[in-house]
Amino acid sequence: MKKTKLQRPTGMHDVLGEEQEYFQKIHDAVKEVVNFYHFKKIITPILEETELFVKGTGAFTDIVEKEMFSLHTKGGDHLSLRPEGTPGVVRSYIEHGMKNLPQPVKFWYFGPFFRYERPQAGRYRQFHQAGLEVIGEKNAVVDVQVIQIFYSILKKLKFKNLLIEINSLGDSQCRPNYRRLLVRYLKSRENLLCPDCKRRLKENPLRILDCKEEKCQEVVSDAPQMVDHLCDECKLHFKEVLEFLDEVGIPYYLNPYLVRGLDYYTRTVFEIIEEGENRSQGTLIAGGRYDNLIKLLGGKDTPACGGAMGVERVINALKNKKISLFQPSVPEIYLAQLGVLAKRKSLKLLENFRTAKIPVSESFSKDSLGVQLGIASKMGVKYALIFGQKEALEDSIIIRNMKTSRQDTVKIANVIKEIRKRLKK
RNA sequence: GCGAACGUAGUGUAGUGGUUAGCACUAGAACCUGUGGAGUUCUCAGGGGGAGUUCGAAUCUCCUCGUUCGCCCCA
Repeated sequence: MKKTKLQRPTGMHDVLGEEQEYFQKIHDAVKEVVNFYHFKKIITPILEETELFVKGTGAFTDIVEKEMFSLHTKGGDHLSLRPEGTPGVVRSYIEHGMKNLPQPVKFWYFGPFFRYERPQAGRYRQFHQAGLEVIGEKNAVVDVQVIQIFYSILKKLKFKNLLIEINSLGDSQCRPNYRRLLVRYLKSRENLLCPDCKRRLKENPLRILDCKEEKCQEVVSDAPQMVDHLCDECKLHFKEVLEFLDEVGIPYYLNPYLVRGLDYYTRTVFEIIEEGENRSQGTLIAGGRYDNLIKLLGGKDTPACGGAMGVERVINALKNKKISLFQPSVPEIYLAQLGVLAKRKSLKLLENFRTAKIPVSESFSKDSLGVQLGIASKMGVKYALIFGQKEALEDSIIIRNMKTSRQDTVKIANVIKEIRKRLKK
């Protein structure tokens, strides 16, 4: 009787082979750009108190309401796998009294996140985000810098047609007013809305703004817009954001219907997508300002701004575009050994190559020279080193040019030098 | 949470209600223990799992699990 096969949990993936390369590439691109701007890397726990997300991300967001992996410990603590990064970073900021550091404090992170939802294109239960948080600065430059950094990262990854959508959601002053206004308007046309939006009208009226249904869009097109109802301060802030964006030459599209699903956003919200791509899967990066969150989580009233990149989404996009970020590194040297003595000495020799930073392949587990050369040939190396019983005794080694079949015997002490010389050509 | 399609070796696939379920590539083993992508031979699926229909199922039905895609929502 066969046992049920052990397999990975729904929506979770092993990162193997090519996928690894992409991960590495993205990580490196993020790291390089972000280092320039003096962001410090932060690693926060993957588990946090559930309450952190309930308060931070928002008790009424779908994420918290139905998408968290939660557990309680033997000691009775109620913990959840982090569904997003910002609350953890903010918690850390507060817990370590980072308000006493020079402000703003700038962090970046790269790691796994978890959301219990149905997997589909670009959505997994365990996924990775690369994120930025700038805490302690209210100036609009920061908003733009965050966008600029993400933009640069995607450029670095050779993305071409990027579209930045931006909007302002106002603050705790003006948003509630706007919301009332909007609800009043929508209520008057409720019967024109799709069933989903009828539900949203009660739960999350702002979301109706980005409904894809045609009839809803018609209703929305005459609806009051947030940008027209910002308070003076928010209006000024948003104006500055747009001015700065113009200044750095980043193309953007002011989308008055852009709303985000997390409760803590205030003022600036943005998304970076690939033009022409399906919107829902196409959001590569999203973020915004969250001026109320630090206080909400028990810190001082501190403005902050951040965003996060969906690593898997970026990878998918790269794959679709067939952007080649790396050429497979072809090993140039292969070490073939024959006989016990030679094999023993080969181990040491290989180390010499490693310290000399010359990549060398081998198959020490194979004993037949024919097989080894075959492998070498298959790998497409330029030179094979043939190290047999005779050579081991004489402290020499054969350098074989795989193309011309020319073989030179050199002293083993000189082999690295000889190889270097040949590789230069 | 809702909907659709799919699930045969490591990978990609073929096939019919019924004797040994094929093929390609890959991988491993053996032969040859000093010179080229090799060859030959061999090995690896009991058909995602479970139940049912049937004399008999991988092929039909149901359940379950999973994958993929869509809705919701989000990175």
